[in-house]
Amino acid sequence: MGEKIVLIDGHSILNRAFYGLPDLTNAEGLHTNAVYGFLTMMFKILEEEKPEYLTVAFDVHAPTFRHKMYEQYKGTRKPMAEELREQVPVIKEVLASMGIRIMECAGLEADDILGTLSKRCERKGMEVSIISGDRDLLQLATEHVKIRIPKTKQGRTEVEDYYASDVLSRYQVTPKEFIDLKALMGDASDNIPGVPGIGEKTATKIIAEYHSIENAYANVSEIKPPRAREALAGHWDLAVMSKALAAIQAEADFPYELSEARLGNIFTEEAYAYFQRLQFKNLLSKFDVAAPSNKVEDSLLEITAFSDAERIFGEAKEAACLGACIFKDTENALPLFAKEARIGGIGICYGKTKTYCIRTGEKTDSEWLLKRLSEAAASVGRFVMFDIKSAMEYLPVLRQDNCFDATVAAYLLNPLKNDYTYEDVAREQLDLIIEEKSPQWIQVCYEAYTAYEASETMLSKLCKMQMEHLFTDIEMPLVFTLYDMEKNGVRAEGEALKIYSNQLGARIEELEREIYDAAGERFNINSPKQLGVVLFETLKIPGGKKTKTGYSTAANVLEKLAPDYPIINKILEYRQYTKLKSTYADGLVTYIQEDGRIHGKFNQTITATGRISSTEPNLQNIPVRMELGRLIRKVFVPEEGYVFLDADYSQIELRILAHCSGDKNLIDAYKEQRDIHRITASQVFHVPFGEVTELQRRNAKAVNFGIVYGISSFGLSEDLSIGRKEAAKYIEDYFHTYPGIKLFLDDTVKHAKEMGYVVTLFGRRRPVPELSSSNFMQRSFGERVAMNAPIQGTAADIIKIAMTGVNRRLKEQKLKSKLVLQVHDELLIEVYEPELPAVEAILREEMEHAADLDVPLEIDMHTGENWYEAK
DNA sequence: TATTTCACG
DNA sequence: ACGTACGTGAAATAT
Repeated sequence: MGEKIVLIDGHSILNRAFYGLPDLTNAEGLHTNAVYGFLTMMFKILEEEKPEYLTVAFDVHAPTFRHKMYEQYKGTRKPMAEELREQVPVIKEVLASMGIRIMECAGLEADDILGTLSKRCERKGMEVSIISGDRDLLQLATEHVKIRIPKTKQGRTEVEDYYASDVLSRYQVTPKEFIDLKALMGDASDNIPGVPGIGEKTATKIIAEYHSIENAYANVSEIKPPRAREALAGHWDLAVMSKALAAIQAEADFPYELSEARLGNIFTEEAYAYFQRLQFKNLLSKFDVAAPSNKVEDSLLEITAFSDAERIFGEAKEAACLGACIFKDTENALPLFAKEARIGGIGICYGKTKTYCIRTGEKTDSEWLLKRLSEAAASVGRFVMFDIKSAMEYLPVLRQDNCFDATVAAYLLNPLKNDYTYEDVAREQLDLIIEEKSPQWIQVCYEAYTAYEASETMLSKLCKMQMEHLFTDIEMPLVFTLYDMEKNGVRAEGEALKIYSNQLGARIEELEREIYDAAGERFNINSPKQLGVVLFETLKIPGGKKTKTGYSTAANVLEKLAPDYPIINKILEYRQYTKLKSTYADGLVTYIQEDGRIHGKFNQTITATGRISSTEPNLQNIPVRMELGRLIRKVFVPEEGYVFLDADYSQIELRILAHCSGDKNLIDAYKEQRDIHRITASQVFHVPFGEVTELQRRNAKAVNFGIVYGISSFGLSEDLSIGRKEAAKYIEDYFHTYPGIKLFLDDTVKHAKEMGYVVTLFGRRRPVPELSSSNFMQRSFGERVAMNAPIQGTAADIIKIAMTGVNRRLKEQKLKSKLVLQVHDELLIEVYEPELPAVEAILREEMEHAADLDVPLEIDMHTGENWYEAK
């Protein structure tokens, strides 16, 4: 095999990196995320390919011929974001410092440079790899030219490789025909208009058959879908222009000496200095040059001597702030009979140069370590950990007033992330990049160090963003409320669940047989794919398609066909039964522990709006709407001598909307009557309260829901199965009745567009980056989010206040009753019977007075021998 | 691992 | 012309 060259599409990869990575800046305030991502990607490719040559191509930012053509067609291109623009010269300088050949040429696009170079190299018998995010380059693929397209899938990047044969199998056209394909279907990201009305599918069909647009045009009269025929005939000029736009120039004339692209040692001293300035700490390790000592790393110590450990705890106790972490023992498996919590050791930090990892040992056993850590935690001014709720198992003495949960703080600063690891917090708050592969004790130290060091940073940010109260008085106390709830758990009767499961199983078998009979064949009913084929192909039920992978068999789609086809009803019933059996009956039993209770997790740092989420199992989606499913709730029971007390807020979100908007009409409505949907119907449709029909009430209710979700006529029309115009009329009438709401929602969206985020009554923030998207769908989504998040989030704030208040009073008064579940607007308490009147009073007071709004907060409260009865 | 479906507020 | 209601999690199948 010949020598190998890697060609990189500079702007394309820089662009991908910019949008794929969080916003990084160095100490000078220079944005660095795109440069960082580019280099990471480049290093990865170089390690994989080990090429002899490398060249990076850039566009020169003078308008080129191809773009001029297009600008004439459709105005201007979108300008580059400033944060990205400033990184372009930086990456060029960094590459230059590594001795990497950069190719740019006035009047030529990077595409043309790449095309020309790949042809020239291929002619010399070389293997070529082209790295780009742009599929346009697929036309360059051959047997020896590989197009590599990096894709960011859930955090890590994968590279899709295309030789000519891969293009053919993926797109059904050759690389050369790919140009014609683009000419027909267009490419929004590359500003190629294409032929209106022809999409990917039609274009593929046409090119696969005729191989070029010219040949297709010559035979235009026989092109199959008449729509496409007319489109091509009518917009031939557009197709020709699009082809010119899409075609990459492969025979451009510019000087290029291959020898200049030969890779030498790229890890030069000059590059090292650049990397330092840009603060790419974990990329520095790639340099052979001895790294100057890293300040933080020098302050980390692994402790083995008991005397050292004693001294450290002695010092720690006196500290103003203490960061800590506990790590599990991964080497010695925990014996089943172990009484003590077996841990591997702890990390502890109480000053910039005081970070230690203390392992469990003969004298420093788990019990001793945890005791000393607990003492230190109690006497210190601020005690910081990541995920305190999980640490409570080892440090049950922690008290909320001096605790700082770094995970929760990071969540409030940006609730959109998937997780809040100490590595991320170190990077984002401290500009400290932690090496992934360092020894465990170093990682432990870093976690403690980050907890210590980032708490101050995050607290000051929370103050600046006006979330100090939310953090200190709502979220931090909630950590302990949730811990109590998890520890309490909820009792569930395993035997009853098994009986229920068996009953469902029997009916499922019956239904299976009936469905196979009706279908005339056996198949997997749980497979939407197989089911779709059976329903719409074998049985030829008309109902059309949906989704990109095949037919939609969702319940709301099938229901519309139900009366005509008995099999549909059986399938829907089958679905219901199997769902109940697998997720609930069989699913829940596995979570019942030795004490007969389910100790699910309540997660505080998951949702974008501030709600709590429930997992392992999810106790917030136990069936209630259908009677059959609702029966499951009978297995949730209090222990002997106790009863359930359940309370839920009545329409808390609409009440919040009334308060926040200040709409007089809606506020008055809430002060008067109980049935808000009927009042709404009466006012919107101008009929007396008593004469509102059921249909009117149902429509008004749907509109009320829609308002809270961020209303759109499309969504409402889908929900009510009515026309879009009709839905729009409802909305218009609604806003006419409640003009304050319209003002409020418009204002909220406007504020969100200006500031980039929305806030709840209690200051919780949700960024809405979608609002600045150029994509209509994404932007509309952003607008709905902007309307919904303050309402849903405020409701979340309020019930968090209520549940912590309830829990606090139950504990203060040393009552035996305990909080066991939260379901967004509902709290369930297991009440010691003699305490019932007292607990009822507590629950009502805490829920109704959790917030002081312009409308009353009302609750519905019930007792019962199980959850079914109490709801 | 991603997609579809469906349970809840 | 575009193509969705807001927020979650679990199970099953398909890839």
